[in-house]
Amino acid sequence: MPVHNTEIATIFDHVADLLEIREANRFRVRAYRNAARTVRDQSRSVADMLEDGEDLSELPDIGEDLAAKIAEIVRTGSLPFLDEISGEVPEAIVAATRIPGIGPKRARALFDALGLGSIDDLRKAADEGRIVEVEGFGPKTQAKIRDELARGDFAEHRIRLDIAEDFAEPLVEWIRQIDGVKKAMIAGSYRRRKETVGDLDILVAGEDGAAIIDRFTRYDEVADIASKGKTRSTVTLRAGLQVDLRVVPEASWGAALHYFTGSKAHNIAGRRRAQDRDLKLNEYGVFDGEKRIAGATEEEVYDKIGLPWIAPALRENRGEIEAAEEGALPRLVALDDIKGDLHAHTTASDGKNTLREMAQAAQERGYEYLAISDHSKSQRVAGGLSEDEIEAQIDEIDRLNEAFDGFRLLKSCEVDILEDGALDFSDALLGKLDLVVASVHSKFDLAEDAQTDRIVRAMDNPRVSIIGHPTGRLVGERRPYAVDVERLVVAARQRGCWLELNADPHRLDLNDVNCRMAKEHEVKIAISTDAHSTGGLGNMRHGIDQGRRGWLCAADVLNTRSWNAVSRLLRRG
DNA sequence: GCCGTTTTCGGCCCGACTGTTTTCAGTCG
Repeated sequence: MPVHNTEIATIFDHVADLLEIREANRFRVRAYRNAARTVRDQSRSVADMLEDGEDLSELPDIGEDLAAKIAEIVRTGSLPFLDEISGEVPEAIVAATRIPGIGPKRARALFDALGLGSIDDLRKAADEGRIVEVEGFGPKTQAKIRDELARGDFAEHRIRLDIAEDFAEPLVEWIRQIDGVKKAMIAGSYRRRKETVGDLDILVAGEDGAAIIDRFTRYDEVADIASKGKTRSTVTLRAGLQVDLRVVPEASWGAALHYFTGSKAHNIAGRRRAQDRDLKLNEYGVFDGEKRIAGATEEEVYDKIGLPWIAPALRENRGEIEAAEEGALPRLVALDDIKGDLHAHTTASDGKNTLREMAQAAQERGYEYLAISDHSKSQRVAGGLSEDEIEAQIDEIDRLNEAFDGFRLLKSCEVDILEDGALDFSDALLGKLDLVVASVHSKFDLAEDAQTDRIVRAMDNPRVSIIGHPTGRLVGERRPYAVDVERLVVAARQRGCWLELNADPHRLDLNDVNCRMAKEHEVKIAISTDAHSTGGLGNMRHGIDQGRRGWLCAADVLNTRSWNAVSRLLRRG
């Protein structure tokens, strides 16, 4: 059973949690967290890297010790060191640190002082008013613990970016109207266009922070005010979304935007660079001693630490700083580069609009082409088409195309990959299409080898152009089916087949890390909306956001090309 | 536990806010 990067990272994070509670050296704790991050962010499986004889200690933040521990995990599936220390710290203390405002020190203090053994014990202690008896704890903390435990679920919940937009955009517009607000912008993972956000980080330029924050906390949808100071405030909206507001003087706008956009790892790397240059970087600017030498714009902040401006989508400390240093930052793909959409449905299967309506909507977007890829016959619940119905659709597309000027509908289908890797339509029919998208819609529970073999077998069919939503995951709802994405990428490269980045914000499949892996293997990506309505074509921007996070340039994306160029790339041996 | 053209020890990002305290530790981002 291959050990996945995420399993190794989870073990290291767990070690860090436990060490922190045991009050181990905080830099040692950080080392485990950094290592977890490094492993999680690798586009390749570190188990495979080990097998290939690579030296893991060459990875950032992985030294001799942690490389050996990774090898141990890969070999045995577990880490004895974790078992050793987990025996000494009750899991309940780790769980208690997830209560906002309770960290490792205070959780440990509570459990020790009151002799607690479980979260239930903690709940009882809070209900019975025993928390206040512990030194350093008062009535507010006790009430907070009671409230949080009563609500039950204090696991981190992130919401999809497109949903966050519905709350964020009206809120930031409203903030811009507040007296004294000169600029307002949403930073954080929202600005980095991560597929989900845990909270909203809003930055404001203005002088009278206290007044602005006071007004902010009286926004209509604010349900709870967690903190409220002169420069920052944290509230929770009725919808459960946490919002952090930060107010800075205009002269610090760029430095604050940089700081508040993150990621944390990118910021830390930037501050180290500042230190190396005997400068200090914080949210107010870049400082040489007491003197601020930059801060108004992000460009000048980066310039003072010896770097060109870096696009927010790349700020994850996944090599963007090194790339910037070498002048090798990618010119990321943009929405304007897109010339067409290679995956869409109509009323013929489970779409909401007709061929003609979809074609018109695509033309209004300025596209040169739109591929109609309705479902195949096995997809009964999604109104999959029979071979005869596809034949009829081919004729109708031919007729419609005669009337178009500078635009064409492409004959396609989203053919099901059956359990054994065979396709749901005959080769003869598939041969009549301009392109074929092949997707998995059933048997998600196959073992990894079987699932991967299945998809590779589908790629063996030279009529298959693109694998649709290659991992089947639904953001926040359904984990990817067990599949070795690297094997898919390599197989696609060998066969001249390409992979989809499904732009539907529920899917965003491939994810950012996998997109980057595909790019590194020179496998082109089709950013496709899988639109089931004319409005669905508008999801292209979400795919672009995700592709940018995966370092994709226009050249890495199939549908930044005219149809002639795309069709040449789709032609297989 | 990691890291290094100030290397094999002594550093390790920086600041705001809260609750509990009387000057600050803990937590958070």
